[in-house]
Amino acid sequence: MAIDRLDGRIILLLAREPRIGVLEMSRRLGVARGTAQARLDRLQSNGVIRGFGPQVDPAALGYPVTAFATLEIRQGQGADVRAHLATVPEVLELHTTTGSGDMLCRLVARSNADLQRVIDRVVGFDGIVRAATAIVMENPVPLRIIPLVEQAALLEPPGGDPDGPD
Amino acid sequence: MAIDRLDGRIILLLAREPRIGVLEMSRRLGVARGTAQARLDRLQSNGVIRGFGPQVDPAALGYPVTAFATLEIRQGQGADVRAHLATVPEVLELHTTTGSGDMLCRLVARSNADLQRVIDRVVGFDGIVRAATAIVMENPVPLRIIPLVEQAALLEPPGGDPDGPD
DNA sequence: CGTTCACTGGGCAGGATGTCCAGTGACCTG
DNA sequence: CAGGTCACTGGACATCCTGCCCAGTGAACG
Repeated sequence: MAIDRLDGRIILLLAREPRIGVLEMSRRLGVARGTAQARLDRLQSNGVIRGFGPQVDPAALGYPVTAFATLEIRQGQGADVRAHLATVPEVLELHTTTGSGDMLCRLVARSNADLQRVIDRVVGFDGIVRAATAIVMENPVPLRIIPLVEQAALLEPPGGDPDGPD
Repeated sequence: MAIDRLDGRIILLLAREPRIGVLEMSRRLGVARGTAQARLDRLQSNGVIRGFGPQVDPAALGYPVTAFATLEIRQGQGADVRAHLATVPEVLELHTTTGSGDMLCRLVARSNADLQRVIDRVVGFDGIVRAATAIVMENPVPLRIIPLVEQAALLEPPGGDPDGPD
């Protein structure tokens, strides 16, 4: 479950050069190919690395506007609302949060005007009592995981690999 | 900029089987290898596909708690706050939103107790006037892009490739 | 009509992958 | 302390993919 330094270096390497092969990876890490292979397999079956899906930029698809909507849900309507939101392509993400009947969802739209349409579609559903929307203006810290990985790799294990990071 | 059906199918294929090669891809798509190669290159230099970084699960790293914090920032302190938050590994994402001096950030922590530590570290900074935190309980719709890609691929172009999706 | 562009289909050398294997050292356990 | 387990090494092999090149075709456009 916990990752050691070698695992951490593998993840960092993959984050920097995702298309790298196992052989090249083993060379950079200074370990045998089989080791790199095994570690990578383990990281994936562990669920630490969920996959290598393409990271698609909504803006490049024509959806440059991002917003977060806080939704207040009528008691007992949660499941219906979830199902409804799942059908809206512009809903990229949905969380239920503390605060009874509260949800938070990430939306994208083609423009500010289009955002109105998306919001109408999102909140135009019976179980939703109230909605508050915040439009994203800047994204100073894009979704990242590297710092966490580094911390986890240093925190958890005793050793794992002797020499410093590549 | 806009993507056509072939582009859409490429992205869907990559999302389903990220480790697929260009050759196999061209076979599935029913096009020549050079075509698949060229399309993929274009998607990447377009910025539609930003990369293929490993998708790391914070929970599997030992950070199973996710929360969203809304921060109110003192006027003129924005840059300082951004810089401060960027140094906190548990801050996975940061947005500035509408509402003067408002920010929204995504946090992770090792436990609810640990979340307190993280929040303290996050808000323990001068420019932050107020903070409201919502802990994530469920994630009915994990971050996704496929539905948007499908919509974009069908919306934008006339044609792009004759036969239906694989 | 000529040019440009995207796509096809083919070929080639170099390199990577998947898959074995035997040997070694660390660690745990009876 | 002996035996077993486990992770890692270093090497081997056939197969497959990659990057790169090329000639030819068909459609769109000026």
